[in-house]
Amino acid sequence: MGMSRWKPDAQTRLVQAALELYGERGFEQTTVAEIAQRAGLTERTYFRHFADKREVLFGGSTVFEETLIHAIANAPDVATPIDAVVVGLDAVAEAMFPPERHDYARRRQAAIMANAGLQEREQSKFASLVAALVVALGQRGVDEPTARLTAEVGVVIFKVAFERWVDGDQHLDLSQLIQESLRDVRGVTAGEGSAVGAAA
Amino acid sequence: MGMSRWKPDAQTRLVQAALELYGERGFEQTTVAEIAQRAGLTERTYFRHFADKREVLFGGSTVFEETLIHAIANAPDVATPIDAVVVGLDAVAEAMFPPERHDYARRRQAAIMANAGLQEREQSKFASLVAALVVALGQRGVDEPTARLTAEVGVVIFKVAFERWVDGDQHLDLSQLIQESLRDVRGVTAGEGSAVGAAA
DNA sequence: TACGCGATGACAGACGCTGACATCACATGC
DNA sequence: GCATGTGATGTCAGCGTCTGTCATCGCGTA
Repeated sequence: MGMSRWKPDAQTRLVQAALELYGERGFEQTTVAEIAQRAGLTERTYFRHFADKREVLFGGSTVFEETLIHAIANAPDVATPIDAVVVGLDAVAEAMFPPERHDYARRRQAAIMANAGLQEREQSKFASLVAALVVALGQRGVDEPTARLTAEVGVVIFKVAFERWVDGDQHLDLSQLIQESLRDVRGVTAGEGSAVGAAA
Repeated sequence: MGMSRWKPDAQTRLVQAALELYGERGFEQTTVAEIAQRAGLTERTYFRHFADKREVLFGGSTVFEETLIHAIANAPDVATPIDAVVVGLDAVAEAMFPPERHDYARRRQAAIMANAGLQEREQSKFASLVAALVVALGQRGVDEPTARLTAEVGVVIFKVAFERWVDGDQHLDLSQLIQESLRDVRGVTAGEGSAVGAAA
């Protein structure tokens, strides 16, 4: 029977409350105290779960990173660096961004796109991802300069694919969009003196 | 004698003071009030010159952007998108990062690398650069997806080259490092139908 | 001489974030 | 059972960031 002293899933409630309020009034017009109150908690407790006002929208980033790194470590030895990264991105797409999550992702992205500070944090997460990718590639024996550039390109591929996924219909498959994004990047950098290829 | 009511170059003094203090005590251990005081001003006046505590280290970003966009608009019509971007980056390198500035760049970069919040802002500036590049490439007739990816890759090229320039000896030429970085990126994405494909 | 402008100062206040200490259901060991 | 410890939360005080508002006053201009 024992109603526990506190309702469970405080963290989840905070995320939910924040997403609602950011959607209703916008990020800047929302105070942390309000988020906490809607979640049935106090401001102080909010800061025990999240480092700052922005971080509440980026809780999944560590799972993202771990999934990616793990998949890259297990990629076939014969895979080129960029292909290994894409394998990892596919694993993330499957594990974290199934069709059911499309709507949540849309609301979250809408909040981020409406505020410069949140975009800043998102950029920061991508940069952290690059750093993790460099380590993962290094463990595959990839030399540092190649690892760095492969990591950066890999993140670009994901950014573009994710953007298309969020903006598009929910039936689109993120893994497939990642493949398309990879092809596009190859097209961009292919030319020795490549003839532009203005076509879409 | 016309001692003006205020000393000139308030903005420059604020940047100088901030760079000194961030170097001496670190970013977080420095208050805006202290920066303003060292510059002979008040905290309120600091915020009239810079939007927030971080922005004092990123004043050059608009000049950077304008120089880049202008050079791209004037690049030869036959240049591929990525080559046009590199032409722009060379223009920036020449205009904003001559050898004399190497030491300033080093101190600034040291401050940024020592604080997550400042790195966040730097990432944000690069993202803004991507957006500007997309517009500039669009005006050259480049289609959107290609423009986006070219812009992202172009920024990666600059990031890597700039990093090498800052970390290296001052006699290194940034333009030259940009060319090397471009070659490296082409190497990374070169693979055509490279095997693997283990992906789902 | 009067007037407006522009850069700055002074002050109050909201909000983000942190440290320190108190509370109390629950688990654990005796 | 009973004492004790633990973990998540609440409460309170306080610093620092950032903004709105009004006052100051040298300078250019009519």
